[in-house]
Amino acid sequence: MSQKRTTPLEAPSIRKHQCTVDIRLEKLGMVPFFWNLDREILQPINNEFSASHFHAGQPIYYEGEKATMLRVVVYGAVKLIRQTEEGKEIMVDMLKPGEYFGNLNELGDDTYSETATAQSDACIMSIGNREFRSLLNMYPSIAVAVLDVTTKKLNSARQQIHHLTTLSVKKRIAHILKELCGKFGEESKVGMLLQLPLSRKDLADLAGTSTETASRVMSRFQQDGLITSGRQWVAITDINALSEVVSSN
Amino acid sequence: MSQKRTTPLEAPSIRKHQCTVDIRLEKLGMVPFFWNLDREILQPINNEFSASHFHAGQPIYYEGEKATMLRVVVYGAVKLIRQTEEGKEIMVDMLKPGEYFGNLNELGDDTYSETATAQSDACIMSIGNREFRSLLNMYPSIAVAVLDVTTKKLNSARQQIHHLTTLSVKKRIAHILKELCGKFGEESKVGMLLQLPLSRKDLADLAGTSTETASRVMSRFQQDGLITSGRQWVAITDINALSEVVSSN
DNA sequence: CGGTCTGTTGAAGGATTTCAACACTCGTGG
DNA sequence: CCACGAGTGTTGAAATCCTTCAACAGACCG
Repeated sequence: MSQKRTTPLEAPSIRKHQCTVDIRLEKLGMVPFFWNLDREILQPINNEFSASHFHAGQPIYYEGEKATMLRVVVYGAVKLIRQTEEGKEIMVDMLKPGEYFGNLNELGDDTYSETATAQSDACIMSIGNREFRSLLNMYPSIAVAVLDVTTKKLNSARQQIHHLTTLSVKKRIAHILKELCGKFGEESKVGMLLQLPLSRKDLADLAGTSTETASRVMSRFQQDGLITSGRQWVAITDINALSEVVSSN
Repeated sequence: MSQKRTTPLEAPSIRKHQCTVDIRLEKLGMVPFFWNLDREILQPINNEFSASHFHAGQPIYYEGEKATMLRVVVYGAVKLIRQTEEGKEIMVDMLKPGEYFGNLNELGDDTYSETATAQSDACIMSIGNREFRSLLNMYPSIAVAVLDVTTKKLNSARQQIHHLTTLSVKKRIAHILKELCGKFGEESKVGMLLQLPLSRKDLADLAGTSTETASRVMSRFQQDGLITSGRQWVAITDINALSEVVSSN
């Protein structure tokens, strides 16, 4: 039985981050939207965006607000949260650099359907919907790239629905751990460490279950040697065994 | 207590449907992708598509097959089905004219993630992924239109996830009935009749529950006068009451 | 008019939630 | 540097929602 230890996560604000124009340009080129674009095209696009810094825990926008901006994570992690009717907060997604959030559509009466908060210190680039739409019309390759990213998100949302309707909690959590491992996993002494603060509540939200059930499942996984975990952190030690959990009996 | 009656659904094959070139052109212009396009542009686009007819129940493609085509429903209804690991079939979506399905992405090693079958007699237009990608690059406005449709689907998928993780079966079914009413509802003597064959199994699949539970919930709704229903058909008689069910205590 | 598919309902069993109490970790301030 | 307190994680037991199994009833098809 593996005992818990103090968090192995890197303190996110240790890495100093400065959004100079050059770094912004470089980051922008790394965003899937803007792959394959020449620097001469990237430059005017860059000018349309404005960058903002957020401290860990700071809100970026609120659910229900008028949705006027499209945003891209440049640095740090962003958490998307929805409210239930009873006012409980449910985490619905965790974003890492390169991912977009906010509102893509031309502004009408749309409002944000979730609250976004900086999970760690973060740098976010923003552009107005209208301005982004002109970019799309001006550079078809951007429109196609955005479509591809959106289609991928749609497919993964559909898979998640399928899992919610057909798999047990145990299998859903195993699958979510695998996904998070691919997205946030980094090699470390304790196995593939998920480089983000991740509580039992967060996992429970993603799996559509209660904190207690998530805790029980995680305890079991730890007993069986599939993971190592402590307060707000999880490391995967046996990803093949996790896969087996998902596809077993 | 309202008694069941024989189906009030229109037999789908009664309306005779002929896909002449002119009708194809007209239908194509009605697809959200191709709104706002001039007839001169529509003509060459039309030539890239080929139309096929399917009889009710006939499969269009199978889950796992190499995904080479993008398709659009011109006439009729299409049912998308996924398999569970144990081989049970789960209906995941019902499409009506104007909606797209199949694969949007450039063909790589992608396979269809669901099986598509014609729910009624149907006319489907198809285009190869590669050809569709050239259209996107050639006409940016199409790319933007496709992006908008996809974004809407994504938002609705996310809402569905939120419901699956936070609402009871009763509320989920009430919400699904409302959605279907907006999509397939037509005025009739028995109330807003959902113009498609819809079994308890179908509803159960959409709500992520069992046929029996769906049946119990529907019986209750019928008792309470919210719906009228029989074998493979449902009519909503009190949509406000359904809304209240979703948002109540 | 019989057979098959779909829908209904009851009862038992199971998975998950909820309530509750306690343990552990981490940051903060003495 | 240590101790405290708040937040987070764990675990047990009772309650609940839902599934599963089973039997039967009603609707549609030929």
